[in-house]
Amino acid sequence: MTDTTDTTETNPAALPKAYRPGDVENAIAERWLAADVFAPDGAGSRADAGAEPFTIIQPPPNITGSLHLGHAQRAAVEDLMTRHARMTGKAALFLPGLDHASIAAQFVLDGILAKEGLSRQSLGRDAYLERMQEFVAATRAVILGQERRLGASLDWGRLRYTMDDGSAKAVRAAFKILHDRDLAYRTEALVNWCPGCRTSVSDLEVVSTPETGTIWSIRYHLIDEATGQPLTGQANTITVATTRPETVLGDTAVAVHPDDARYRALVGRHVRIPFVERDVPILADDVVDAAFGTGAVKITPAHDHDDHVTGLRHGLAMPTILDDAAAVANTGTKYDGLDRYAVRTAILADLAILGDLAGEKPHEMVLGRCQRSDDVVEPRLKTQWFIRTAPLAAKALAATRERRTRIVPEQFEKTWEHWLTNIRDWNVSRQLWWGHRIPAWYCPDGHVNVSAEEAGPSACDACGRPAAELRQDPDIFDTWFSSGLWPFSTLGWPDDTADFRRFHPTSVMETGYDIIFFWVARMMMLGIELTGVEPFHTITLSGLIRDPLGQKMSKTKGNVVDPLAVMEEAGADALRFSLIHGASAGQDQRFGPQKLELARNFANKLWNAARFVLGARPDEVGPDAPRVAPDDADLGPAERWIRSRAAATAQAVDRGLAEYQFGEVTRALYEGIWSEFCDWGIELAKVRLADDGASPTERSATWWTLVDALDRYLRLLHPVMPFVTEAIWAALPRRAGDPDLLIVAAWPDADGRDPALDTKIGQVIETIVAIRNARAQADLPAGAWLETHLLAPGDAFDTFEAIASAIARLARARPLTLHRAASGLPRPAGALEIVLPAGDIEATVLPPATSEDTAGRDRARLEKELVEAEGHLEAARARVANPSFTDRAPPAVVEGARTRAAELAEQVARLRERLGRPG
RNA sequence: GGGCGAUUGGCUCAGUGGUUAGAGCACGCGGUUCACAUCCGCGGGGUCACUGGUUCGAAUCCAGUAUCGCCCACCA
Repeated sequence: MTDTTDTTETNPAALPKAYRPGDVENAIAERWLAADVFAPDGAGSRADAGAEPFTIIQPPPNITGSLHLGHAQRAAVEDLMTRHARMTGKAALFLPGLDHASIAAQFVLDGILAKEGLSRQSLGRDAYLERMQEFVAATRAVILGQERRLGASLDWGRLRYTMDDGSAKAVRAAFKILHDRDLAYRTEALVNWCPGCRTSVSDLEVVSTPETGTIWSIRYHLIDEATGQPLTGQANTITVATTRPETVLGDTAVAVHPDDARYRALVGRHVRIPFVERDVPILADDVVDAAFGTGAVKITPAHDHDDHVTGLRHGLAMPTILDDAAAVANTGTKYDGLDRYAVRTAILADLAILGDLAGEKPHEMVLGRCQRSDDVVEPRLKTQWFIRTAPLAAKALAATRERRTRIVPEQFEKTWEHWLTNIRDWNVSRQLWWGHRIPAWYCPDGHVNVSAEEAGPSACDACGRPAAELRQDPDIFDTWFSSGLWPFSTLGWPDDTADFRRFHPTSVMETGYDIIFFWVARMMMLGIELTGVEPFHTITLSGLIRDPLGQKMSKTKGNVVDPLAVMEEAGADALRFSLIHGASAGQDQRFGPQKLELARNFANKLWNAARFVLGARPDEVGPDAPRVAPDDADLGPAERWIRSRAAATAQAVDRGLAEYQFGEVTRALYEGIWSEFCDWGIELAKVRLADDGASPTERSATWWTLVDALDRYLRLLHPVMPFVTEAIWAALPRRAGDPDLLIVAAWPDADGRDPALDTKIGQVIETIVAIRNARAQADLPAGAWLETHLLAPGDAFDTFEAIASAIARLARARPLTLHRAASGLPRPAGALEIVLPAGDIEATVLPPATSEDTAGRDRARLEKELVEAEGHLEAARARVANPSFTDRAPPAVVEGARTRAAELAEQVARLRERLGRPG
């Protein structure tokens, strides 16, 4: 390790003056890699073989592109949990991975090929797959580089890919098991066909889009039962309504409701379907809504879900009239070969010529479109593989209902329940090339062989025909099938590996709520069925990142933010902080430059605070002095306060982490580090550090207190902002037993050993703020040192006296005189009068020269304070005078209200007195 | 048609029964003292969407309404 941070170790004060995130982050990234600290069993790991495992499951990014802010958020949150677990001594495993993204990848590659004048079909399967391998080899490097840059502490040695050999083996094994248990079956069914992607897609990949279409009325002519010929004239027709006239060619029946008097006489008769000249029956079926349209429905069993069911019920023929490209085919009409929409237009025109187009009107309808290509999906009859989901879903539901797996936030449990309760079987066959081939082989006699062996079966199980005569299913699996095995396939399943035994079931699965069904539910269903145990204990679902206007980020909208550019500008730490800070469980968040700026400024603030602390080392502490815990006796009230506030922050951070409320974690840290440690802790400490009157041990104690607090804040912040904390920590003196790197240092405890909050410092702060306020309101020069008198009665006096010089400095009060009794407080005419709400504390500030102006402003301020205080007092008195409150509220609350009423009364009395109207 | 979520200062958001509802940004005033102008100090700004209920007490719990957003859903 020969990077720049090493030099700062021997010379703590040498943190560079300017905070440059890029430099810091590059240097630190190298140190982590060199130290091998990311792997739970790496050389630099603190966890031994007996350490409690903590495994986090991240959604492997699609290999097709580069990462966007949503990925960055995923990684930031997951890495936060990983780093925290690591610091608490667990064997933390954050496993990196990539998803081959079958359909998405093909969609992208097809687009690239189209620009070259090529196509999937023109290349052929082998050449196409070769091309795909080249493509993903390039994108792979980009994605992994982005994750590294972000500081994700992924165990790179365990990098996995859904198309690697391990995944392939898991896919085969999983399918074999499911088939053996009758949970995977092959059948002819109506599937969702995307003509653009030339494949079937699952129900989840069909997006319902409302559109205003047209509903046409078409007359079908009744057949003369005697002659077998169609009758002419409108009286001898039945009118059906349809939004898809082209499907006329596939009609095999007309249905009416059995109770519909209008059509009762027609049931059992036949009509002739035009163009195909097919005679089909009119039948009665309950599914028909007599009130809708004409009350008569054309039935196209091969191209409509309802009609398919109706067709099965009545044993109707199911002619398929669309080919893979959704062109009309096999109808024996002149329409064959034409696109479905061209046929629609032609048929409407031809029906009009025949005089059988009875009408048309606009119609609000819902069209299913392909999630990937946006093509209108066609229902089509296909023989494909399905996963029987009901039994799997039942087990997944049982796992969440019995709390073996917890969903955070809970609101998603309802969605989860609803979907898994109403789940339909999962069509896993895809007529694509990029993915795992379905391990099913068919023999000429129709026997189906499913094999987990890479080479397939050696002979047909049923009839013994040799392998050479068997034909493997040309289809591949839905990409989510392999993703669904991710938590355990990455750990070695189906083999009983050491990793699988140690890290499965996993601890936390984190992802965006948008893939709860696609991915999370499938992992649960498959995981429980295949491994016998739910694959994770906790599911945490995050919201989505939106642009500043609240719109979803998408490439087509052009509002996608590249995380690399953001990190270039503000640093990975700032990006991570802003993504986590803005998040609230399960809620979407808008991301804009302001949030990033907040985070960047915070990192800069921390950097400078650290520079101060390092540079403030008193001479009596040598540059290489071993870290010592300051003697409690040498601590002043400010030091005790600093320590207690750091402990309070640790508690708040622990609470936030335990509840997966990561936004609370960053809020606690921001507040604790900036508003408490920097604004008051350091400012109060400065005085004693520079005070020649303080003893060397006192000065040392103050400095070590700052170092301790800073050390604690750095540990607490490390999971959120790993780089800057690591860099600063490297410059701090180590405690005995500390490792070289913060990433493997111990998480700070937040137990009760730290002194409770010193409320007297709270009063000191309030006093300083009140004096500053009065001076600013009176428009006195901010920098002027003004004679100030402070009344601090009772036990507050000692505290005030102990840090009087700090008060003087922070309130620009010089000379500052403390008084124990009100009688001692001088109140010359024109002095600013300050009355604190509690503790009987008062102050007077003597301006250099009183003026009408100054006196008037001060009086106006007091008047305003009086009005406010009187208002509060009235409310407080009404409260404590209410017997139902005093009887029913908890005693502590009642006591607090009484104290408050008394304090307000006191404040009001004093303010009145200052204003010259006592009573 | 079901379900879920949101509605808090100009903007972005915290805050799930207990004193006087907070933060950052923006805004106004003032600051070049040796950590930081990516900063420091002070200030203005909110009937917590609406209505009703529960409660000693409601931004917070319940019911309803409105607006916005999301998810699920095979009526031609």
